[in-house]
Amino acid sequence: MMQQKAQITSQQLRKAQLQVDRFAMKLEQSRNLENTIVHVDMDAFYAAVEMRDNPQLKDKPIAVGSVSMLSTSNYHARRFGVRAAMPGFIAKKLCPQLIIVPPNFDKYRAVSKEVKEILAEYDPNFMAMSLDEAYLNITQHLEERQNWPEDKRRYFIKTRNPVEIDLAEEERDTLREPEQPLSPLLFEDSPPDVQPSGNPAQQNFEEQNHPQALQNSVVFGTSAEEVVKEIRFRIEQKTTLTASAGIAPNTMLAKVCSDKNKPDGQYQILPNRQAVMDFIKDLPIRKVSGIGKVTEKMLKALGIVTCTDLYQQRALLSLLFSETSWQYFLHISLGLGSTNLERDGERKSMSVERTFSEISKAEEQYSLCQELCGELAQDLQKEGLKYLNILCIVLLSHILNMKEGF
DNA sequence: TACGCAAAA
DNA sequence: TCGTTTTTGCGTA
Repeated sequence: MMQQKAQITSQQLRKAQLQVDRFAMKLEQSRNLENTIVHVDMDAFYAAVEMRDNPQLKDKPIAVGSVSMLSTSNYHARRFGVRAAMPGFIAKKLCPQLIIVPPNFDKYRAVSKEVKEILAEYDPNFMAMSLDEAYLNITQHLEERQNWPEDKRRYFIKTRNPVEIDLAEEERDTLREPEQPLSPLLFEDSPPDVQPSGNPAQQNFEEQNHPQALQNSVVFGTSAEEVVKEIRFRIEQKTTLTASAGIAPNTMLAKVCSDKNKPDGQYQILPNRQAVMDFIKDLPIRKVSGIGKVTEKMLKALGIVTCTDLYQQRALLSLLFSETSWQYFLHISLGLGSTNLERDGERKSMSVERTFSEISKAEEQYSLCQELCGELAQDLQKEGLKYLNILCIVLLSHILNMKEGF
């Protein structure tokens, strides 16, 4: 094979540098720090719901999913290396005591709805990314909130019924088995309680004057941090589940932030350029939504691991990648991201698929196809047929063509 | 415009 | 860093 003459000359690099920097300058000038974006993420959502509704599962390693795929694991199970998007049978090897609970999507949808009702109060146009994740733009809310009286920011603490606690504990005691590990423990300690504890700004517990009425109430402040504490507080009161959150001037940063103090924590990047840059500096690019394992590998091959690396190699990247790609990279390396949440268009496609073993005769393949088509047709039916029906017809004709091939 | 690949949940 | 499923967006041809 002849060697590909794909050398990049220092000439080219210098030229690219100028071009990229001109673009970076533009981006910098249009940096927008006016918005307060929040990313809310329920902690180990499916697993948490299952544990809440079945105390037997408390303090046991559990995962929600099937033998072939897990969608979530609780923090107990994570200590064994059991994580979301891992096949159940692998997880069982890592943690033989793992309890795999089949998913109850209807239930998760119901809980998700409860959470969404709260979120909507802070941003009626919030964007739900899945059942357990959402972005909010609380800029407006913050504005209005500044002159809210304390009473409008006061919430009463619903303490758990002591009888319930007793029952739960009794149950736990009687069910306690000589459990425990004969399998690799990856982390010894329990999930960090990263609560920036102490008395959060204005957690006023009125005692003296109003012994009964106001005793168990909390007043939240008017800052973004307080708003998000309030949101998380309300979520926990309403659902007995905890959420983590990130606060930042754009969605890209907010998403990374929500992961920082997980579980049951929050983190804010203050809305000034320096704070953003400090946060970005050592951030591994892999943490950014949109950078997956393949992109990570490609960039790693160029010695790029952190956002600082990404910025430093911007000229080279502009020569190696497509325009959309290098501009996306540049956005990340400058800590830029989307500052508004609108647009939630209609669905663009619908599909069904199944993985099956290699041994599979032509006839079986055909009938499987037919089965999948049936399922897809049903899905289409459910969600208002509209023009999607046309797809169904196209699909059927495809199948007929396939049959010819067999 | 179809198709494959990457990514996210 | 495989394994599964669904949806989306990008790049290539």
